[in-house]
Amino acid sequence: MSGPIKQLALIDCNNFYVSCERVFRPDLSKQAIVVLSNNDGCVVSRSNEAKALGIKMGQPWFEVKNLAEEKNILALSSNYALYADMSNRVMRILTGYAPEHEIYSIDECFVDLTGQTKLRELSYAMRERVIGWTGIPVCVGIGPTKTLAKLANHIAKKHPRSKGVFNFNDLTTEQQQRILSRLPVNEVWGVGSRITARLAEYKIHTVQELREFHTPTLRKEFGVTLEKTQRELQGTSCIALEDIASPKQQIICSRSFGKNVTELHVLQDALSTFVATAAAKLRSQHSHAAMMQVFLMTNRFRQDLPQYHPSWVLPLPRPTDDSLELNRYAAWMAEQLWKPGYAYKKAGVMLCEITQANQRQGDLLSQEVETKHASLMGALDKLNQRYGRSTVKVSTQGMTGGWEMRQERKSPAYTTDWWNMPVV
DNA sequence: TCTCCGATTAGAC
DNA sequence: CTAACGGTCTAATCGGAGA
Repeated sequence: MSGPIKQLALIDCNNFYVSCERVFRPDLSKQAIVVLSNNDGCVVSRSNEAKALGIKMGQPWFEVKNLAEEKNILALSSNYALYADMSNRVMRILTGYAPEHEIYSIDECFVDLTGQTKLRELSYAMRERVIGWTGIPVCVGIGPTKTLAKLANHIAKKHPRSKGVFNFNDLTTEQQQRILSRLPVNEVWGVGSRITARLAEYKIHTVQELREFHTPTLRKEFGVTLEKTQRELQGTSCIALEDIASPKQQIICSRSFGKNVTELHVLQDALSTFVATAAAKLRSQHSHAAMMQVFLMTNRFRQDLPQYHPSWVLPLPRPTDDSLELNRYAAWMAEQLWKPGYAYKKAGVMLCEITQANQRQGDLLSQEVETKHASLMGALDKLNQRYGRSTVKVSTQGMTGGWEMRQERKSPAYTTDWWNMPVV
């Protein structure tokens, strides 16, 4: 059953959001840059120069701001339309290398290269092709399992001598042990800060120590997930390559507001925008939701202000994907939840109990109405896809304003907005 | 005592 | 124009309610 050792590659883009920005601003290639999360809240991508200056991943922008000005670090608001577009270009290239692949995230892709000849040359060629055709630098890590491929990628990124490619399968047992003994255990996929702290109590600090730890104890104290991780580190595949993306089990759209919201109708306006986005996602995967939740939040970092984090879960009379119907429920829930005297900082909508549209039982009486709604929503999605989301909106969506997120440092939509194309 | 289910935890990016 | 800390998603596990 066990054939030749798997050659599973993980290709990961370097500092992805920053690299996307640089593609259209080559003059920034040496400049320290960070990209901020929504609402210009936290640092979510850093150039190597910014890392060297001590900027931490996830750090709140207001904490970094002074240092950034002092050291001339350029901060940009995130431009997701640009990143999604660049991601598609990169993924199209990578998935062309093998039918067995998994797009794991916006900047990572697993590709099964088992059976391909001249792996080393192939890996370098892949890397060169992505850089040449898209301008995005990537590193290639290869291993027998996903977890080891990830680790190999980490090594490729960190060690300049690897020139961006590292194959764990090329190591002897002794070399494997030596290299894993030097890697801290928190570099392992699935081992975050909490587990790292608890592992330290068992004197597990390095990847090698986790790899050779007594399995039954590990299982008992840390659960199945970490046991699987251990097996993966030992070379036994426990996490399958997921070729086809499974439909979402829940769809959330939430946002922090640029300024505090105190009025119910502003809240409802924001929520109708979230509903529109969530329902469009639902329809794009041909699903219906049978449950919707709305939640409101005050600013949890302002302990000097009164706190209130209500939410309402509404079972729907029947599964639906209709923005208008969902929007009525959301507005009603907001009304139930809203109380005066609070400064709301964030709100959101969650769709759950999701089923595929085709396996939903039809209701003869309402079939005609349903068909009408379906074609209306279909037309709406097509227009918004072609001419930009929010070409066609639902009822009061976006009428009041006053809640939009802060994005004071956004670059132009180079690839997706014709009018912002730089003149060559 | 068992089972179910919602809430919580942990992690990824 | 002013305080200021992101958004989505999954799986596993916990713990209380009800059978």
